[in-house]
Amino acid sequence: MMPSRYAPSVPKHEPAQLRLAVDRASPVPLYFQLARQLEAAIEDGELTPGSLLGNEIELAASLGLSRPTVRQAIRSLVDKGLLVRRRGVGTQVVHTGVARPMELTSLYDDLAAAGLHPTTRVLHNTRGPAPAEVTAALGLPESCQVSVVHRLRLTRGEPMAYLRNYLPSDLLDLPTGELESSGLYALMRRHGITLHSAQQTVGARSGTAEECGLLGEPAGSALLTMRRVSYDDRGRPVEYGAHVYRASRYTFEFRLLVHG
Amino acid sequence: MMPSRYAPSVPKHEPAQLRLAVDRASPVPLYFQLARQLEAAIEDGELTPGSLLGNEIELAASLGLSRPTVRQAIRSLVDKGLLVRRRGVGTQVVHTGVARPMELTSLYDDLAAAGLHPTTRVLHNTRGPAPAEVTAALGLPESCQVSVVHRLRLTRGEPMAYLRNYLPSDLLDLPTGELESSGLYALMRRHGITLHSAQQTVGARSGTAEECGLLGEPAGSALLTMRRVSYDDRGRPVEYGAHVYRASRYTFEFRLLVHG
DNA sequence: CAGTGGTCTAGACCACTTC
DNA sequence: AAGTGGTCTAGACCACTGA
Repeated sequence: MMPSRYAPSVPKHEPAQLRLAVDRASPVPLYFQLARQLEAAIEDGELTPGSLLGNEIELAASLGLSRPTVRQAIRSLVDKGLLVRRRGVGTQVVHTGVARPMELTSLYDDLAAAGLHPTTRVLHNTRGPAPAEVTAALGLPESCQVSVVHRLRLTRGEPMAYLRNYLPSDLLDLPTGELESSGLYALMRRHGITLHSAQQTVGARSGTAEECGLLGEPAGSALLTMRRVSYDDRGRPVEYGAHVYRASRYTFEFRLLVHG
Repeated sequence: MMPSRYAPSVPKHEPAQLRLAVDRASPVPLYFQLARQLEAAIEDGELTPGSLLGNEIELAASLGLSRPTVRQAIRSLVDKGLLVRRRGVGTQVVHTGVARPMELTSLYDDLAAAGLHPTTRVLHNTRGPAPAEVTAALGLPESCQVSVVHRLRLTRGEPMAYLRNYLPSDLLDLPTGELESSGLYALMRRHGITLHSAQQTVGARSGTAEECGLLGEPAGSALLTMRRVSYDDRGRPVEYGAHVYRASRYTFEFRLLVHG
């Protein structure tokens, strides 16, 4: 039997109605404009977790874009972990309250972003022969000169981390003043070094008397350790760091995506 | 003046000569076949760090593929950090001896892959009300039933980690026998749960008497801690883990890529 | 079965780098 | 100026999902 009313049927999961539009006059790539708008819609809650995005073909048509361009936008958000695509089903907003993936950032920037007003005390800033641990990590010849920087990072006047960095000495100068007013990575960026990747090792151990003293922890406290080798966009190793953090005040958070 | 010899000029960075070929009869996607061959060439040293890959157009022509397909293969390797692309320059193999990015794997699989013959002792395997810490992490209603598993992970008979896991109790059964013969993630995968992402927090602290006793460490030793919430491909939280590792025997290693 | 994303093609124009 | 990757288009066919 036909129903007596002609109420329009509503799909179970109505694709969200969004005000999406791209500006073809803008120098910003179209796929990037779209990705940014979708990301904003997710963060603002206009696209609720679990909701379907509507299929790529229609989305492309409604925006006046080609399907590959729309796919490029969606792919970038899938890579970020904001969306999930399943063949035969559609594209959904991930249910999770999404946390940002761990990025290759400096501790200084992380703390500043969290509103913790980081400050830095430079304890050492010299050049000298590289320890074997450093030449091995950076792939430098033995008995090579490196810049050595020891810093204490504080938030609200409280010690947070003791940072020891080693850089090839011909790479750039490290004025103590600039090291205290910003982070090491910001300084490197200003000198045209663009970081590309880093290899990190995180562990724990009891602090030495010196470390605990600097950090204001009781002797022998458990500390969080991190060693990092950073590489620039040409793949050259540009920095080795061996850092200790007050475990009572600091943890590493990050998000992992399955390597699909 | 013209040179008197007609020796053919050789580009500075001759694109590496590789035996690449795709099999169009294979069900494996063409871009994936190409990516795998390039990756193998890099690992085998046929493509040396810094060498140029040759431009996409020629590569596509020589393989009988379209340019977008070749780009998709190259992009997947750029995402893995094996290649770097620079406009106006070309595609280069990264100089770094590449380490694998940290993946969402189980400790069991990691240890097995390293040939360390992991074994597991299940200390607890029950269902009960979830602690507040767990309901909050998994987004479950309060006073909800969860499966609780406590395990001791050993390699060569030596304790390595003490693992506490909590799972929504309606998700699957956790037979003690299976937990001892494989990892938790393998067990979940066999039950159709496909992991998609995880949020992790890594820290350090002194171990409790119980923890140090189980791990065979002196009382009060520094331990490495990790909390993890895992999500499946629908974005549902499926597992919470609170683990402690012997810091003297275990570290986390991972690779970070700049979010370009 | 209809609808979805996954893969693939053969072009095009542009921006950037290097010489 | 020449060569590179970056972006974009308008189609096509296939594999998988779910009703």
